[in-house]
Amino acid sequence: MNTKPVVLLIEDEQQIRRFLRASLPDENYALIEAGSGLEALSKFDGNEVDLVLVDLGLPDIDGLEVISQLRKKSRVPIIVLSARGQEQTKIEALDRGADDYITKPFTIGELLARLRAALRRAGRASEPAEVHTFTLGDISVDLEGRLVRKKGEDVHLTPIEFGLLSSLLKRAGKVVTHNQLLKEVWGDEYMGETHYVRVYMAQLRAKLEDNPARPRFIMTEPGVGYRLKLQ
Amino acid sequence: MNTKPVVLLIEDEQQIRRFLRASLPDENYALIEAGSGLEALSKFDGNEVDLVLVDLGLPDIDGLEVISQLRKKSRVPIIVLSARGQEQTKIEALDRGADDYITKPFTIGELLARLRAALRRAGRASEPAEVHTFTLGDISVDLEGRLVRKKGEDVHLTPIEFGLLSSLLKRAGKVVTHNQLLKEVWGDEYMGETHYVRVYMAQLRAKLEDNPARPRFIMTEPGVGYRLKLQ
DNA sequence: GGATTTGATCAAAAAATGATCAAGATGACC
DNA sequence: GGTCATCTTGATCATTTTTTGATCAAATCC
Repeated sequence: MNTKPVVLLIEDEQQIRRFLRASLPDENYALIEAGSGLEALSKFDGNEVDLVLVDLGLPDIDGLEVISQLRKKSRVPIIVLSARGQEQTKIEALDRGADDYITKPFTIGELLARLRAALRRAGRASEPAEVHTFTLGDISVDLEGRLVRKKGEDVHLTPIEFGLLSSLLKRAGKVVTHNQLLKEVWGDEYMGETHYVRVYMAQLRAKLEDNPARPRFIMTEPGVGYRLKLQ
Repeated sequence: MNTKPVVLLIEDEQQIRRFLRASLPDENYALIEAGSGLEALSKFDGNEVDLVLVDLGLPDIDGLEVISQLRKKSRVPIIVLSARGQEQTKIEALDRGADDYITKPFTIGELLARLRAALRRAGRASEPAEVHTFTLGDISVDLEGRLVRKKGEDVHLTPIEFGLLSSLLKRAGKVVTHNQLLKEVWGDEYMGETHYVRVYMAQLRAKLEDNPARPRFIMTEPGVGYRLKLQ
């Protein structure tokens, strides 16, 4: 990516294609265009694409399906172009692995900001993480060594329990939704199985909290997910 | 926009045109006039317009239609000039993407305040990429982490309360109609259930305002909706 | 100025979501 | 093939959130 970043645009509306064709090259991006999902998948394979821009309303296969297909083979940043009011589809796109979305109509400035942010994230993502140990009150967690202690004593966690704890830790302080947890710990195909998360959160609390019924660390956000509270 | 902001006025009443022609240039705005909707659309394409002022009662195509057409290609700030009693039309204009409205007759001071507010919002909106945190007086909101604090203390919001707050926040400073809120937070099929919005705005105010009876942030726009006031 | 609409607030009822327990299923390992 | 820890699943009860209706206040309309 020393040269211009290559953007694959998947869009059937001519108006938007003309708009980007006119503006992106000036901003130092190379543009590849695809008018349909199938064309996009084949062009993706044939080029070194750095970022994908995909419209959700495509003629042949669904834009959502394109995202799923791309995610099967690549971690390329994907930004969704959505029309106003497509809230549900937009969320589904993010669940399938899109990185960001932008609502039409948009200005070139906005788009450029998103492109920069996504490329920056992608660049960073390849670097190894730095911090491996965390402390929460009397609990300490070593992510790399998979070691958890409470009041100095080793606590044994099962793989799923440990997975949940690390997902929460990686976003400590922020809410992590049920589906994010399911995706990261169980895999994409488990999304919707909220009950699993509950059962294991109860187990985690039983092992880590002094009083599981009044948790100090693992907080539930009803209707949304869980949050690891920083003390 | 380093030079004067360019305002496109779409208005058939000579009186108002004369009034603005006389006052806006003194206030450091450049004025382009259009007497009909079609004329406006063509002048918009031919100029670098920074803001649109549109009257709803036009001779040829409807002012509402002009708004829809403009929104298809641009996010330029649009302020509606509405006559007293055109409540329904005014709301429809906001639903179609207008940013604000001002009721005739108005003073030049009122109009200038709206112009400044709209242009300020537009300037901010161009780089919303990774701004997930906002500050309103002693309240801070992290949209990504779903974290709300007031005077440093965590405030717990339910999913609907949080949804309402983010809808307001995303359009901070501009009116959001009841139906826009219902659509975004509850879904299309809830449009018309204004009572829901009221109940939850009361709850939000109870949680966020020092004195819910005299709100500083969550302002009511009677007959229209709500507006998050920037301090 | 009285009637009607619109908005705020409260609280009860209904619905959705979450916690917990425990029985069975699974699968790795000896 | 049996044992063990772990995971899946179902049932039940608790909690939180949402919906709904009632009531009062304020603004707006004849």
